[in-house]
Amino acid sequence: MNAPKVPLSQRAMGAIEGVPGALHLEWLNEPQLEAATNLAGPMLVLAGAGTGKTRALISRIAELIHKRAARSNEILAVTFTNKAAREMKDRVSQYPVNLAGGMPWMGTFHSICVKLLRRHAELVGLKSNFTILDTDDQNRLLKQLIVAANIDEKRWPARLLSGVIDNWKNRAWTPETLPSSEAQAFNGRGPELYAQYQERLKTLNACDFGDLLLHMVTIFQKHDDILAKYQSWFKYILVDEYQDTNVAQYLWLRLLAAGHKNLCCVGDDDQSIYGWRGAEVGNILRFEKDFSGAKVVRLEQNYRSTAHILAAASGVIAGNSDRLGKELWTEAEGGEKVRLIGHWDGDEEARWVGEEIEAMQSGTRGRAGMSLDDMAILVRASHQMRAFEDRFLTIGLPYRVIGGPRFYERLEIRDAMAYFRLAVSQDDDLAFERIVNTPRRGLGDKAIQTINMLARSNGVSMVEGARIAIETGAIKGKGGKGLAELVSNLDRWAAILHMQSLPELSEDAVIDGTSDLGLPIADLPADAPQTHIELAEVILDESGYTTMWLNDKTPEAPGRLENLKELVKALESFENLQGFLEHVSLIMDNDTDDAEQKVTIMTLHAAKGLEYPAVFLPGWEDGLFPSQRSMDESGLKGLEEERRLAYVGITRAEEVCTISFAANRRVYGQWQSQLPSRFVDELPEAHVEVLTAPGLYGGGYGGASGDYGGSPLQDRAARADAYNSPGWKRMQAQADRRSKSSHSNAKGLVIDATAVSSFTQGDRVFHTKFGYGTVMGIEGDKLDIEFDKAGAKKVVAKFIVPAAQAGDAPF
DNA sequence: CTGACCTTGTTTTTT
DNA sequence: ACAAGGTCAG
Repeated sequence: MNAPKVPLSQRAMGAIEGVPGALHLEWLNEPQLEAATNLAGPMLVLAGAGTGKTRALISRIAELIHKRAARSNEILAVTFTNKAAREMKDRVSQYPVNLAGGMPWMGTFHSICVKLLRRHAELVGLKSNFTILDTDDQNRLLKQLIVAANIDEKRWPARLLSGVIDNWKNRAWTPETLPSSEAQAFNGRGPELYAQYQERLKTLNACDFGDLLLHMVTIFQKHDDILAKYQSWFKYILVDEYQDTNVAQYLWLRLLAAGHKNLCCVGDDDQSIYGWRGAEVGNILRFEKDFSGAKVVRLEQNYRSTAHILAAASGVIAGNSDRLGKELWTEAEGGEKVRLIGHWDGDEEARWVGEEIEAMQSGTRGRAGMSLDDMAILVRASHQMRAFEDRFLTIGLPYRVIGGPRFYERLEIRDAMAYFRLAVSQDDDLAFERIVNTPRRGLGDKAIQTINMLARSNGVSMVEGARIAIETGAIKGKGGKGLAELVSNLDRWAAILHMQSLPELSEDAVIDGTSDLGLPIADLPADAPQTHIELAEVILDESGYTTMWLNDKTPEAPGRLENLKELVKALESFENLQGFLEHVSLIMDNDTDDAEQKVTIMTLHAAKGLEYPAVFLPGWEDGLFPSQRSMDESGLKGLEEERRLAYVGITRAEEVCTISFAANRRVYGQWQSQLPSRFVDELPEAHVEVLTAPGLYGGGYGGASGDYGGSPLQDRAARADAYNSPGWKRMQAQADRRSKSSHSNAKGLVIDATAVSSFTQGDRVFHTKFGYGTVMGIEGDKLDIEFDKAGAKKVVAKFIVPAAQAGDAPF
């Protein structure tokens, strides 16, 4: 096979990158050109994976500026991720167009809405310095409301309610406009709690993610003058990843574009993978109806992948109904088929991938060596990453995880941020509750309740409530002392912050002994921190927070201190604390562009929009991918979204795409036998090559599994390539039957009567990996078995044979 | 009020 | 398997 020496994408289009010149419109293909140059009126660009939609989009922006259709800052370009926005900004500023009119508005829906909402916050009962809550704050707030409403929080957890409310907000339903069909939500208490929640947010001067859009839609709907202003300001609107818009975003766009209708939406219905988050593929399907006379352009020439990869992806996605229908094609020839390999278990899969990556890196097998940066492992669920991380750590293979536990979601970072938030605004009750007893100040539930009561009955914030508690002696002793110290610290930090932000007022303030916020500054030290960075250090120091971790003996303490240092360092790129806090609430990604070459591990969702020469797609097993939960919750619709996810995964690959699955995997700490994903069956055979992992199954490894209790021979048999094994076709036939019948079965669980009926509780059985055992229980098509050596496992019945057949000695 | 122990749910996916 | 939350003794 002739692996191309230059990645396909570069062969076909890369020249553009290097050559400065005019607008490069001549480098666009016919439909791309159409998308970039038909400037007026509504346009829908249906762009398949790897067809150069970003190029078309950027060229369109350049063309708008070049043709003086609008000043550059009258163009609005909306993306879904910060990464996409950043990339767009970079590429636009590299284009040789006159940006004297200012940068176009480019950002995510959310970041653009924050900008707008800060200007008009009072119209929805907020101050312009409102804070943005993250999901954790949101849940804690909801929990308080649930408990206050006398609802059993165990049965009706805050997470559930937050999901319900998010959904409503995605549909642009306010408590006032909530349709009666929703009355029964959350045990009938949803609507009332939603209203309470929104009220509470107002008093906290805060909003959640959904509010950013919802409030702007509300403002646009209720204030014609404001809407008109923005309608005439934003002369051209472009939207990337349009298939991911939810109803609120759709309304927002429709309102803004209602006047001139210069709305260009780029999307791919086959890559809609955020339905669970409220995205409506319907938005893309109804575009032509809503904007009559819309031009529709299809980008179908793929510049990214080999023909085999493209064909495999097309074969899989063909299983979906309700597609707008595109036929991707490529001029590329040759290339490797999609590679498929079965493994015994997840650990072995990780081991094989590790070795394969090393092999690709050193460039054996007639293929040129590849950089680790050119390889990615794309998983369905983040817990799959662990096996790879473990394995790569042991063999010393450098990797980076994208979208793992996010930096700003870490405990210590959130604590530190809570302190910063309180320095900025003492009204932030959620932040106060978070740190009031961190580090320990002897303030438990009871003290917090007292403070809360005092705050409520006086209609003030909790910090004020704490003040009252100290003055009235409601909280005394150790806790009282700690609380008094905290409050005076908060005051001092606020005063310092205030002096930093308003230096011109500080003289007056010094004269009458208070800042104009009425905060005492008399005891400010002469060497008060001059910058927000110093202030941040002082806060972490004086609060005792740093000390707390210094004294902590747990193994993760040093790492946490590191993270705190990193947090302070991150402040350097911001002018002040406020700006930083806003950044953090919106930019939740932690891209680390380090120089070292590394393999990338990430979820399929995170991979959308990216491409790699070599892509590994592990864990293609029914229940894991497609995810059982997705199918249970959304049935066929869920399955189709999973299939789109598979399509996204395959189309990330430029040259080599390797799909794998394992027969056994640990789920919730228990071994479970797995069946290959139904998507494996959907791969067109002509474009798939089945691998057998030479050198791994052969000599040398037989002993590694000796402790499973199976004979070496049986072990070898189990390790033989599952795809070519005699049982494969039969297994596939069974899997097919399962998947077909499970569509009508809400649980997706089908009882394989023949398999199960042959066992009853107490039977002695044999399994190739776990050896002999006794059946303890039967659940659907799975058996609970207590294995003699391997302990309790859940195993699909078809992998079990009666012990007598395997030659088990009777007891 | 704190810390040790036990129970429980968790593994989709993210602005 | 593991983390987060709850329970209970000091």
